[in-house]
Amino acid sequence: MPGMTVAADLNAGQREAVLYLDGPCLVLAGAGSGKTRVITQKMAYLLRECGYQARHVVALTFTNKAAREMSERVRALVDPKLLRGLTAGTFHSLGLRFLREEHAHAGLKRGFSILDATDAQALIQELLATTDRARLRAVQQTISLWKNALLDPDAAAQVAQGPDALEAVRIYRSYQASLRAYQSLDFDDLIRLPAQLLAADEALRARWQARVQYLLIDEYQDTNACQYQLVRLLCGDRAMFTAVGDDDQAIYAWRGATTANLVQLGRDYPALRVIKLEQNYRSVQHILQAANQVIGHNPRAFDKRLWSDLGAGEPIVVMPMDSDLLEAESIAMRLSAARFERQAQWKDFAVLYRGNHQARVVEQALRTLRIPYTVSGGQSFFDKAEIRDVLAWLRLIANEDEDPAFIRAATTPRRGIGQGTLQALGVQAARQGASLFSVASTVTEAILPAARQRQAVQDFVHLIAHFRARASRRAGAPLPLPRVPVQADLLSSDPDAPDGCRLPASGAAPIDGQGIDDAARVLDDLLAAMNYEHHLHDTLDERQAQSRWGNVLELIEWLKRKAGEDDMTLLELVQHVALVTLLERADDAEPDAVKLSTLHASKGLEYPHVYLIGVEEGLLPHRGAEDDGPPEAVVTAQARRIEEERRLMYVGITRAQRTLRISWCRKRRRGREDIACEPSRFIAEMGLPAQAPAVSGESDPDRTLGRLKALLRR
DNA sequence: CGAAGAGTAGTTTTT
DNA sequence: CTACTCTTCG
Repeated sequence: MPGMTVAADLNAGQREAVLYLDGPCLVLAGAGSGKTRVITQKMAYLLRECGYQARHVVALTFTNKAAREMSERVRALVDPKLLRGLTAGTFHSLGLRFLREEHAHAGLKRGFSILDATDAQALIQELLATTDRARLRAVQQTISLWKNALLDPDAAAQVAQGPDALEAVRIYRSYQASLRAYQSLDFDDLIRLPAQLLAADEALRARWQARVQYLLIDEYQDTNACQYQLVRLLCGDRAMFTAVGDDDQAIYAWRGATTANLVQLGRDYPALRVIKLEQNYRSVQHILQAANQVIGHNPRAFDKRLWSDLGAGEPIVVMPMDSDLLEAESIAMRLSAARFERQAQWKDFAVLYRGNHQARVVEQALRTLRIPYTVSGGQSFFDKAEIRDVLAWLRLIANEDEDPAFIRAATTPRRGIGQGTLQALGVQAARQGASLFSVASTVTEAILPAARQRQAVQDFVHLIAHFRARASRRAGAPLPLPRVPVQADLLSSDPDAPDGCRLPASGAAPIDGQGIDDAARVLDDLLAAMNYEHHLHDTLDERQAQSRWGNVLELIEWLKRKAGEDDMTLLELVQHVALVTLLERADDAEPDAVKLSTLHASKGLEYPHVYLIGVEEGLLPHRGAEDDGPPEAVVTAQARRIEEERRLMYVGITRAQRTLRISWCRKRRRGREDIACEPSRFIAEMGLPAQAPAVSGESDPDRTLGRLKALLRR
């Protein structure tokens, strides 16, 4: 019986969190205390027993993967019929959905684009006219932080101090102007803009508040000012929401997130009910003890003490290593041995580290021993050059004003359009205040004297126009339907848009079915017209060309599947792709492989056996730049950074269910030379009893090396 | 215009 | 050590 299963096997705190519906609710859920369970059970409770319709329930997460997991778990609990129209997605995807429907309010055309971090960086680089990588990153980050703090360029100018900050303001201004000209948004805009529009427009707010009747927010400690505003505006005075978070796991301050939002929630909603979950169902006591010890060194707004009844477990092992190379080799061997000894599977093991680059050495060692592994948090599938090449074409088709896409698509593969041509087009575009594409489509002899260049440009424009016509037949062109209040809904994949902006039921049907086939055909023809496979074989050796072409085909297959599944148009698809990371496709096959992951990417996951590597001063905690920021703020800023690093350590420790091995290196190769390292202060903070001498010789470098070499010879 | 070569800089975490 | 950028040559 439905009524029996909800909350049946929950502990007291979890049950209270699920059943509490009298007002706003904050669940402080320690690591491994079942927070996802609370959220999914609460969704089930709302839908099955409280009469909430799915389209009125919105659940927000920070990653696509978390959103997917949430949907899956709810699907297992609730009759699919009751789930139609449910929103379970990231903040960014909700923002995108909002803007798709309300684009007119934002002064955007329907086919606006989204620039990912790489595109945005390229744009800023152009505006900054520098090759200084560090400066570039600094400016991009500064602008992003301003945006997330809801500061426009004028407001930023008020707070900016020093020449660097003033220059950043200048860049911010022209960056925004460029985005507007390209009819493009960056990631931050996807949240900032909806928040701004909702704050400014009462009717809009009322409409969305009627739509969002219950809001659930996961990882609440990672919200920034912007996201908090959005939450407040969506909830309104009714304040029906549940926020779940853990201030000890806040590791995104560098992205503008602030745990102050946890405290602020109590001030903004005095009726807030706070529920703590302190029983851990994940880890043995040795591990929890160490975690509690470490995090105890941080000042905390909410004191929690995790406990578990899973038994003491094995002690944590701390291993000094002579170098990062030996560390990797030792772990590879240790993994082989442990898998055998414990009769475990590869996927029961994870190697966690602070920075992506640390994965390289480990990968090498695992490959040598033929240990299967997967890396998460590294370069995204969508960051690969070949993928970006193809997507540039799609983006240009969706939004011809997006100059970055124009530049990339026009020049790859090579089709006679080079620097000179682009520059001439660019000069003219700047003069007219028009996009490159619009200049290109009306190109004259005055702009491009050489007939060959003109021809190349015209050919390209025709190609794009051809595909645009085909792709937008369903996407944008008026259908023979009665006008509907909000046109964007023709594009919506949500069959249960709120009343008032929904298609007449009779109107939605005709485009079904047909769309699948068309999107697929357009994609195939586009790929052929690009001549991309030929281009790959031309510029690369056979091996690389094969592998890249494989990636392209995978992308195309994925797009086709997506177009079919969600009945999306090509244009929607292209927008959607900008938000999807490699996490989304990691589920295709869950192979039996060791997991390599950054600490950040490991949040929310758990493994029976965890290796936490590179636990050294300078790496974890990572050495921060002591010389930036106003002097008087440095001391506190520095302390905050250490606290965040400590939470990162805490997150790492609490990923482990049964065993945890921590290692640090006496020296580490960095660039061209070795640098000496010391163990992280966090190791001492764990308060472990003196270590027994290491077993089976893996701390003895000579023996380790000898064994490895013996293995390699075979 | 584009491809091949030499030189140079780079390492935090991500939606 | 590698990946990318800038330069030079065809």
